[in-house]
Amino acid sequence: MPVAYLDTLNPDQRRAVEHGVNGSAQNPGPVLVIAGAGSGKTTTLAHRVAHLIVKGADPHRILLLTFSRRAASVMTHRVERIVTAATPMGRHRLAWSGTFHAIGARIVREYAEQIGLSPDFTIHDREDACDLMNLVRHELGFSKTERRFPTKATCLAIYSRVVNAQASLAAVLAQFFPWCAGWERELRALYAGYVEEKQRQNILDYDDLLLYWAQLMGESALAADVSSRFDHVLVDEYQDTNRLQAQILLALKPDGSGLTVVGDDAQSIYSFRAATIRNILDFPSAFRPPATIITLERNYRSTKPILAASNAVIALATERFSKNLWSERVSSERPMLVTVRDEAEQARYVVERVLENREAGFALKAQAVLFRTSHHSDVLEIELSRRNIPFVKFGGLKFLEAAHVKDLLACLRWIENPRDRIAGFRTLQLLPGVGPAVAARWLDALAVGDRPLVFATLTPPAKTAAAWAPFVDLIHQAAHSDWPAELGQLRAWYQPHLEARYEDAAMRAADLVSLEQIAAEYASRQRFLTELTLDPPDATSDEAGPPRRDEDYLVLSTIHSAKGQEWRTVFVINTVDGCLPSDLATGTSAEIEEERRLLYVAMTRAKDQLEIIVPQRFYTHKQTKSGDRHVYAARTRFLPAALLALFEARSWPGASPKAADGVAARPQIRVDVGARLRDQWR
DNA sequence: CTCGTTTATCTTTTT
DNA sequence: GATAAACGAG
Repeated sequence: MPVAYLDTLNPDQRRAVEHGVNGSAQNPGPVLVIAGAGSGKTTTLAHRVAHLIVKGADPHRILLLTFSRRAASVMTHRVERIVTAATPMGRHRLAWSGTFHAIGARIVREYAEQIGLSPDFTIHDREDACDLMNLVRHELGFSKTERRFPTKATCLAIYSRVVNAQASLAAVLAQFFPWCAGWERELRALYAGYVEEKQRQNILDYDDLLLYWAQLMGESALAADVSSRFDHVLVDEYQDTNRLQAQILLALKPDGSGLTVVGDDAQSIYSFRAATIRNILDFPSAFRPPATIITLERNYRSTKPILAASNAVIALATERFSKNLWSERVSSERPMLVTVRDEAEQARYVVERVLENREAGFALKAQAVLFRTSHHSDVLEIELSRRNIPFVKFGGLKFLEAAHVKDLLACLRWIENPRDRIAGFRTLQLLPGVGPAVAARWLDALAVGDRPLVFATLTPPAKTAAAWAPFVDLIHQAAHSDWPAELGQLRAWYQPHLEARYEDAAMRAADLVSLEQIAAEYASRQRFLTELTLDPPDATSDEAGPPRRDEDYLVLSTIHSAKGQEWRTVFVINTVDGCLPSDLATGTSAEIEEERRLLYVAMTRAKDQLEIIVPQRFYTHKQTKSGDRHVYAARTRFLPAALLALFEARSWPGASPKAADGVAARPQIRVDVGARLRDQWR
């Protein structure tokens, strides 16, 4: 009996989908799918999951691990659509689909008691983890050392890498943080204190979600129990997983049966999070017999000229799985290499082109502007606002990082988990007249006694008196209120404090209203806090507010956040040395290679039009309005002269026309723009 | 001890 | 140019 949904696939995709599933017999060995950019990776994975279900697999016994929450929901919906079309009778909702971290949170909570955790633990995001690290750093006296001790953020970064890469502290220091190598002993003490403190406070950080899961899988009885719940385990974006994640995966399916991993080594861009392409390279040989490898090379997304340029960029990489994408999408349009005078011209150029495209019938949503770091779009954002062009920005500052949102969430977390000292510390200091010292004293008292009883014994300072009673009422009531009514009470209580603390209280209050709307979608406070920490909403509403779903808007995104997406037209801005590669990432050749892959990822997002923009000069900030201090930038080193034939050169008014071919027109010097931009503050 | 002011520091990417 | 440590007034 022919199965119609398989007919839409090409032969390679079909092999990947049908691997190990013949008739109703399902005992597939491990399979690695190397899926090039635009090769229908999502389609293939979704079809494989759907095919398994259609052929009798239980959707509650399938584990689908994705890189982001968004990818998980896209995948879930597609699987459902395919299955429903094929077998209209039943509903086939995937029960276990999400990121490693989200699934980890679920499993660890479920098995909490067996591994000595209380199941109502709260989860710290990176900033909370930083705060706690800072606290321990102070307690151990490391904030007052003669030579300056690494900052809290550095301390956390080192810790995180040690955990995620499963490497020794010494090795991590030597390889990635050589300037901190002299502090090994102190750091070890710091981390010991940090871990102890987390446990005392019933807190898990991001890394713990993986670490505890891995530990759980290290106990054979528990591991067997967890593993037995899943017949099939599928992992997306495997090139961006780290050693700890690979360890969990192998513990779930030691013999590889039912295991599918999908990825593309050429798109590995998360090594700063300890991701290693060794995972994908070593995957086949981890099993006896080795895993089957299926490569998807046909690209459905981009036109031939765009693909030719992208392939040329990645061909210069020093090491890679060789794989050549091909496309049948003919086009006479080569990608554009546009030279503009400076960032302001770049913004004007992009706006102009975006509007031209819209006139020609491309929706704004079909176009995207991509960049290496979040602030690269600053100038463009101003120009877009000025011209009234709606846009949404992905990446960069998150909703949860805004102080007022953190205030409210800290209250909630403290109610949820009274032992969470970071949450309590922040909450108490919302009261006027309460600073770090009083807050710390009270938290010490609260740590040893029953909360309501201790509250009764506390004597607030004179300045706090007026605010005290409502606060105590709030804390007591909230614990017994229904969700999400509780958040409403909390917001009402917070309102006067918000007005006292911030000039722009009205705008911030609007954020909190939307927070409450989001909260209404969740069944409980615990679910809300967990999901929000693991999947923060993208934008703050401080610009025109997030456009409504039916509205048209231009997409601005960091290249990292653009992963897995595609647009008809893609503009890559600030494609100069110092921006891409980022001057912060030119330390080792491995870092430079990753920057090269970033450009490759950006370019391969484009379907029909690709424009690479190179501003020639960068003005330094902090000078008089008529000032003309600027530095020259060179086209990114990833587009050497030999590749220029693959592009159509263009210069926008103001750029010297000769400079269009870059190197030839200008002196052969390479300027470290980033370093200069930093120097201006010295 | 809090809270406003001054001074120093470091700027990536994200679950 | 934003933010955290350091400082100083009340």
